Amino acid sequence: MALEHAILVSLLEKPGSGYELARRFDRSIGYFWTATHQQIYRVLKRMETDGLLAVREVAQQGRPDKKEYSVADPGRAALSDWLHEPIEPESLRHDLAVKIRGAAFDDPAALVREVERHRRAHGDRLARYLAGEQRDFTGPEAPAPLDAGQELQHVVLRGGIAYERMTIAWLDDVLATVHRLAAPRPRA
Amino acid sequence: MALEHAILVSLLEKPGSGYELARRFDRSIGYFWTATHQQIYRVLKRMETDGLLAVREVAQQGRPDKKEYSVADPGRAALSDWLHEPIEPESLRHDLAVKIRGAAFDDPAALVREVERHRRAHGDRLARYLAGEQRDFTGPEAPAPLDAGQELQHVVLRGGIAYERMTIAWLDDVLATVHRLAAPRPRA
DNA sequence: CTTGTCTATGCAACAAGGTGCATAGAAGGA
DNA sequence: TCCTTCTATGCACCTTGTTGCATAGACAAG
Repeated sequence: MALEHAILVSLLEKPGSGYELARRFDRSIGYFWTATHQQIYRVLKRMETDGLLAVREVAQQGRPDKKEYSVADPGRAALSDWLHEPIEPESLRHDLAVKIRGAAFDDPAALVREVERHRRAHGDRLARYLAGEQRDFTGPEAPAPLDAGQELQHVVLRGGIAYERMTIAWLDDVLATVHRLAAPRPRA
Repeated sequence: MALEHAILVSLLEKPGSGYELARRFDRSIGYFWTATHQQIYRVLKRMETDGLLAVREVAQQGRPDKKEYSVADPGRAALSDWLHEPIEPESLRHDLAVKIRGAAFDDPAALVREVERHRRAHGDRLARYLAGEQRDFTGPEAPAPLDAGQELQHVVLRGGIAYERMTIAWLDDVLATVHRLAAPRPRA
């Protein structure tokens, strides 16, 4: 279960509550992993029971109290074990590709609308990633010499940016292909 | 559940048994979706019970009999419904990215070994995809004018190729970054 | 004649993930 | 005062996916 390890890494970078983790999973961690708050709370509880995490009740003013989690020694050890064991290279799960091949048996116009929607969504994501890169790594506000942790975060973000650029180019290829298939014989 | 729809598309392209589907999921469908034979058999059974598929017992010589599945009218309708309803743009789940950020808290040498392993695996996949492209779409053995279904299969394969190329370039970026972090101060 | 491999199908148990719903403190606006 | 929004945590249920195991026909090698 890599969610556990993603949480360990995130809490090593900075301790925080389940709620805060959920927001990180909507932002930087979200470049390569997604999780809902229910999932996160459930796993946090189990990890605490297992002794991987330490909890601290934190009273706040102007908002409800929170539980701040941090990594305990057994958690660090568990992460280290995982980092040293090989994992399978991941495989894609791309619903849209199923739809594209399915369009051969159905209305291509519906596919075009869907692909255009996805293209916009990936364009938005790319813009968000680029803004985050400016803010945290390459802009004038960013820390001048990045430390090792920040360099590694940056290279992961560059991966997200490359993925979005590649996906956008591919979706353009898909649109061009579908149009090419529709156009050549308008009065066949 | 997109596995159901992936099976519908695959059976529309060509009827076949669970075993054959499992092999397709190791090949062309595997460009964008993976599934084990247990999953496939389970879903096939349910889809047949639901009336989406028709089965035909086929006796074979030299090997066990098989059940050949094909898409029934309600299956075609179910696929069409799904093709017309919007789906969420997918998000990545990349364990390796967790490891990369985790390397800030552990031995970078282990990360290098792992990244090199993944780089090789993606290189192998790219070679397989390119060979398949030659064989089915661009080579001299390929059908001269591709029909719409083949054009769509090709554009999906181009997506897989673009993904592997992007990933390989990114993994090189990761290796360069890790080496840069290790090199500058060998006697600090 | 036994062993191994390929084809072919399947069950049982478990792990992981997603959806819907519920609760509750604090702040701000209608 | 009521309603909404944001912060904050959590349960119950259901679907999906994975792992391990089991069976069995046909063939080839030893």
